[in-house]
Amino acid sequence: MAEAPARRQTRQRAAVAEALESQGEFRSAQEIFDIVRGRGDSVGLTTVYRALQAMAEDGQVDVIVRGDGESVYRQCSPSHHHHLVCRSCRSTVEIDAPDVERWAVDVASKHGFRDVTHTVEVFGVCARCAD
Amino acid sequence: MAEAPARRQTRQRAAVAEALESQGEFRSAQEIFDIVRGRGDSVGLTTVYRALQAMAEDGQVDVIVRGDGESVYRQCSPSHHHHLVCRSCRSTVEIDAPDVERWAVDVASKHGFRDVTHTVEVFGVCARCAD
DNA sequence: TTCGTATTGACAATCATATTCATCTAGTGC
DNA sequence: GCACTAGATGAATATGATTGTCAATACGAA
Repeated sequence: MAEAPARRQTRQRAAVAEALESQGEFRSAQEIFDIVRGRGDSVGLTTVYRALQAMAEDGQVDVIVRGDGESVYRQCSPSHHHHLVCRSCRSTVEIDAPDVERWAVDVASKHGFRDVTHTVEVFGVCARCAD
Repeated sequence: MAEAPARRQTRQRAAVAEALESQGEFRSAQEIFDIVRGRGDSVGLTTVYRALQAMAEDGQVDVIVRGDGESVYRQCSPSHHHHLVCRSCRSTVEIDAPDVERWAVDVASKHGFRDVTHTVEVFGVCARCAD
């Protein structure tokens, strides 16, 4: 049904991808922009936004929309999973929840809903930050 | 530990509350503003934002941050629950998920996280919109 | 190498929400 | 009823993230 989007490989996209890889946690577009700039690469802010969106569409990175409306990105394993995120230091644990997946589909179809998606994020304070 | 925030009852807050009540589904601040205005009440947009935030803080309304970063509000039952929302018409079903609650706390504490909160929203297309 | 098209990036525009600040008013005490 | 004061209002302005514009550029197929 869909055709190949045909993404071209460019210096800028590579720089954004590297910046994401170097960070273990969720980062905002602005932060990625700063990281790329800090490495000496010259990439426009607009381009960073577009690259991140493209990567998110392609499933190469995960996105979380924070409570304040800012989107944050992170390089993740390709399989479907959710996140346990520290509110303080942002360290992130990928979590698997097959039961929750099943529950989401079940409860949705029970109410006649199709084409189901879901968002599940768990926030807390990690052991290190709790001290 | 916390003291009474001492919210005053005003014409404007009442208007916002009524507008929310009249709508069954999630509405944005702008939409609430338009509804209130449409009823002939004169309320500033800033006030609508502040009223909605206050009501959300007090637990009188539920908030969902949509993918595009816009916050939407809805009058809900006071107990903790989640939502099954139609992507097309926005009709909403409140859903209970004790298992998911438990899972969230479990998985978090297993990784040493404390003070756990979570977001769980399920989206789909309702039976009526699927036709 | 050539060419068509995707990509880039500086800048302006948009959009939701926050802040400011002068004015107003709900609720309290008299 | 009346004055008083902290919370509430709202018009205007600011902010901050994200998107749109469009001419210049560069990837990659031929």
